[in-house]
Amino acid sequence: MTNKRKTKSGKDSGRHPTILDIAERAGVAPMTVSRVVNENGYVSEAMREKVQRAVKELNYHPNGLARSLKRQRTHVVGILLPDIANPFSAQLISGIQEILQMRGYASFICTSERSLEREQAGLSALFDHRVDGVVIATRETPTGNEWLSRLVERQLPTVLVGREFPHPHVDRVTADHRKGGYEATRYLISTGHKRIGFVGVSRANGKGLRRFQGYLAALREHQLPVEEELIVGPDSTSGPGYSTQDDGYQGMKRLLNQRRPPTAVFARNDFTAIGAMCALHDAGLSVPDEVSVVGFDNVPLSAYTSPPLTTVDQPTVEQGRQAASLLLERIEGGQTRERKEINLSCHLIVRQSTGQRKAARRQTV
Amino acid sequence: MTNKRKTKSGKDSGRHPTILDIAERAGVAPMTVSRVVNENGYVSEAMREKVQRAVKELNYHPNGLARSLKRQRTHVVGILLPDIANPFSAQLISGIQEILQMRGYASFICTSERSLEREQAGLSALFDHRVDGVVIATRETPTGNEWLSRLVERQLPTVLVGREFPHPHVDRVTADHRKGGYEATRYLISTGHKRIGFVGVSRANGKGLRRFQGYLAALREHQLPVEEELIVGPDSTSGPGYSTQDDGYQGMKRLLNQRRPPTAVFARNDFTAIGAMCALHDAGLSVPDEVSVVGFDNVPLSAYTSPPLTTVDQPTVEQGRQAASLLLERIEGGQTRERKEINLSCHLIVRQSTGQRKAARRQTV
DNA sequence: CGCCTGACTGATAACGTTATCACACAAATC
DNA sequence: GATTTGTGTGATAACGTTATCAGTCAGGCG
Repeated sequence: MTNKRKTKSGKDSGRHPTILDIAERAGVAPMTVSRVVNENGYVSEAMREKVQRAVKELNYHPNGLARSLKRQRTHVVGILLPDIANPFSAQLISGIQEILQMRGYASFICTSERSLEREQAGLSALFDHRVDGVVIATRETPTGNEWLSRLVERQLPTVLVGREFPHPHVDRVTADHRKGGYEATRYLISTGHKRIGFVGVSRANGKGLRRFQGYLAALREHQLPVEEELIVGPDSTSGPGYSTQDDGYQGMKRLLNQRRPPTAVFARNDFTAIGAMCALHDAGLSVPDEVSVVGFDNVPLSAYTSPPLTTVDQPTVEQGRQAASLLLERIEGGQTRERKEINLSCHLIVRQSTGQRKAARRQTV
Repeated sequence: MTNKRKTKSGKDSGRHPTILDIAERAGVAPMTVSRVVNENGYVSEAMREKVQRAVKELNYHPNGLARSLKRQRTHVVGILLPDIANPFSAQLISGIQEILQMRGYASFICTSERSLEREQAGLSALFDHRVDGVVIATRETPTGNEWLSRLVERQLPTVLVGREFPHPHVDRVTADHRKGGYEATRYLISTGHKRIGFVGVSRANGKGLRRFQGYLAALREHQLPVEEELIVGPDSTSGPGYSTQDDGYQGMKRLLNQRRPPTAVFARNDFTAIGAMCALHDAGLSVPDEVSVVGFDNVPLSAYTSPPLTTVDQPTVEQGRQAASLLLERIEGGQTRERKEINLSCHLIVRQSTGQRKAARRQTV
């Protein structure tokens, strides 16, 4: 009784106290403690107070592992992303967590870092820890899809972001990149450009890139030739990944070295666009007077480049919100529901990196 | 026997198979399955094969919850970050995961999104799920520290990044921001600048910002006055947060509106610097001819701005690696070890946003 | 008075693993 | 032949919860 900080057991600050420790200290049954902690079932006021005091005194935190094991629900959802450095990822997470938090779910984020191996390891970790569902936003790959099948077969609620996988139990949220790419390209055409380059796509993954398809469609529709030499991207092996400032810079350099460089370029994303603008700057060419540049994604920074970047806005946070909502529907409502697909629209934001095509620059170089 | 896909039990693709299902199908005891799955203890070749076949056939994945509960180890570490949009966060994660992955640990990332409430919720979630340890990289706050105390008292292995908390069981990794700030400022002084602004610090949190202290120290050391009006930052209430492009833009505007604007500015971070450059550009001022700008962090993008940004490099990935290593030492070696503090050095990267101070611009407005 | 209902409490048995002990058998050792 | 050693296998009891069932005790009702 003389020592206030230590209990008689003497291991006060040692291992975690369990529900039994609380029960003992409060002089009640473990079940009663459980009821108080979870606020369900009948508990008399007197008991409740005794228990709550003990909880405070021992600084008790319920063991989530045991709870989840027993309840067969973790109240955790997994988020699988290609990469965390990307503002896209950040905004998506933000949207997802906004919804999850309201509904009492935590999230477990894994990144594939562009490696299939790590993607699988991540997915496996999520699965092993029995998350209640997953949001997957990595790029599509054959092996990835195979893995996905197995998860889905296990009835794991799944929502995909920006990726296709037709299965009655898998929802999908995406933005209409194709239309966005189309609009951007059409805008360049409408301002007089006829030679429009695309920076940031490699031969290998152009097929799966919807914004690129939009670019192609716009050219075709306006009877402009698709010239292979105007399409430049990272040199193969960088995997199913993104495209960065550096790819933009290198790509633009290559375009400028050609006999007839383009008067406008559509960059795969804003970072690629920034790299391209940097290359133009280094080459002494003015944006937009001599070359117009369009990006994609409308990252926060794009409004602050010089000149501010014309780009395509993609409602990323909203995609996150929608994905989370759909996932919770599946988790709490069961897998019986019809598959849903949400396609949000992108829209062009015209800033100052694009302009009317001027008289061709002196071809005499 | 006619139906190949469904087992006789008929609930093949239903709930998760357990170790008992495998044991039954392979005709062995659960314990033997456990031994095969975990590759420990003696198991004969024949048994091993039977079990492995059953594992494949039923697509068995051990339940991580049960395993962690029993083993009293989750092999998961928590990472608490202020924000995910930041390249700093991304690089830190990358470094942490590089090490963790090698050692067979997964990670659980939480973000505080600059809200104390969410920071605590995140920490709580990590704690409840009994992560084996945490890396904390959020900004220091009094309430945060109080929470931290409780975790540490519970013997949770903890490593802090860039944040102070003197406790014998808590390691710390950081970069020498103060020195970095000092070097950057000294460099500006050495190129002839005498009125050097600081963008991105609010009166409230300047105290805790080491790079800012470095700035102050350099001024003092060179007998330059610290002028309050040259120090601008986000207007208070934005919390214990960062500073963004927008703060940089607004801050720079305010500096330019003064009677005697600075000839050089040191921005709290690269994004702030980019915002500041944008404001200068809008005002028709040339960087670096009329105003020099220095950033901090050396984010990948900083090499691609126009002009490329002079900045201070902070070895972020390495901080992640070190933090992870220290944490694993604590997790696997116990809490007895001496507290370690690792202080990595920053260094100035001179690009093209800074230059010799030119003759004062025409004072005649 | 007997019976029911509602408020409250506790014992018991899971959830899916694995540590530990116990046993069985063969080969090697004394 | 008895003991040890090494290899292989299984039964049992946890890990920390909570769902479920089985009470107990008032008080209200017929």
